[in-house]
Amino acid sequence: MIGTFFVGKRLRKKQYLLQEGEVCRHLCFVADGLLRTYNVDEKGDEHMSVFGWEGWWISDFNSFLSLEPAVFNIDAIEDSSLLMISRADYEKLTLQVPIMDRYFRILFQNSLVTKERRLMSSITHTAAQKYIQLLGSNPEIIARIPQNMVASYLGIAPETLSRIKRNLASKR
Amino acid sequence: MIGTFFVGKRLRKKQYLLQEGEVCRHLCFVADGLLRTYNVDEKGDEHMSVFGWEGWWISDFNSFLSLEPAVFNIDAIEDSSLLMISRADYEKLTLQVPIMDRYFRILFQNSLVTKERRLMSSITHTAAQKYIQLLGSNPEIIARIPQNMVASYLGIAPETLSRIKRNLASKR
DNA sequence: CGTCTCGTTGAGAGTTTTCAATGTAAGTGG
DNA sequence: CCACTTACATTGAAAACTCTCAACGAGACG
Repeated sequence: MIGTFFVGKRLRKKQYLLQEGEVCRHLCFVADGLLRTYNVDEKGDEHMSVFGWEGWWISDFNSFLSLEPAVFNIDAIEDSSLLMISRADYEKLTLQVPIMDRYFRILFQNSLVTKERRLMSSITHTAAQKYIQLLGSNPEIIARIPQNMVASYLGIAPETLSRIKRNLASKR
Repeated sequence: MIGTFFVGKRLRKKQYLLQEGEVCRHLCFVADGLLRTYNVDEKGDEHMSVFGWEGWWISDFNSFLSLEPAVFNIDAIEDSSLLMISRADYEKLTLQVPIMDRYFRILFQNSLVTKERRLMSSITHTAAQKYIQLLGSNPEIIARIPQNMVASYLGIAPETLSRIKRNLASKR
């Protein structure tokens, strides 16, 4: 059964699932809770890559697939529970159950479209436009995630995001 | 045979493969040449999304998959020849030949990692850092593609890219 | 109550864009 | 082949945007 490939894991808020430099051994399905994938630059600033909550998959895909050291950290923003599959079992699963190839093909297909959209927003828009677009396309992120992390996700300073919100509010 | 699902097409330089607003009917394998995927904002400025040359796949994936109107334009930077598969045949192919699901799963997996990297570069780095990173990770783009398009690909003004290059050259 | 984290605000510094002008190379038609 | 046009790259100066730094405020938690 498919279920036998997965093992459960619980994470407390702030607990690491993965730290930069380790090899990411698992692809994780978020059954409950909220996690973030991010990296840290030379100055110590964090840059959010992905948020994952109920129903999402989370991992450092490059590390998981290539077995190179991870460039990302993953930790829990809220208490979370996961279903994890190892790289070897991921191979087995997709080989033994061809429909899983299809499942992941479609999953990655859709992730690619989403990522593409975020990338285009990032290179095309001003800080305020990016925030407004996020508000439209992904309000759950703004509702659920601390503002300094949202700012980092948009690639802007937290102070800039604060000012953008003030300006939008005053325009009503 | 797999080959029966594909039809060939030739494109002259500057010729459109797809225009914004149309539904993208095909997923295209670039057999030869060079194409670009980009959109155009209200001011008329173009923003490069993807460059595709020999061995790459090109399409407006969202439109191709959802049958919604394309937000991207695709045209040829150099004379090109393509192998195209329709949406219906893409479905048939992946259903009849499970290894194609696997092929595309792995293709999208890798694209996702690449896109992720570009996105993180975009939100974490300055204009100069982005250029230097591109120089390291994708020199072919810089060698083969006009500079105003490279600038757009990096999300910076062409003038800024010109100045960055001057500064880098003077530091030798 | 004190501490810690996170968000807000202001002012100045730094980066990038915009606009306009100039330079340069390539392509076209006579 | 040359003159002309067009597209693209470079440069300068000013404007716009965003960041940085520092201070302050509010809420959570022990």
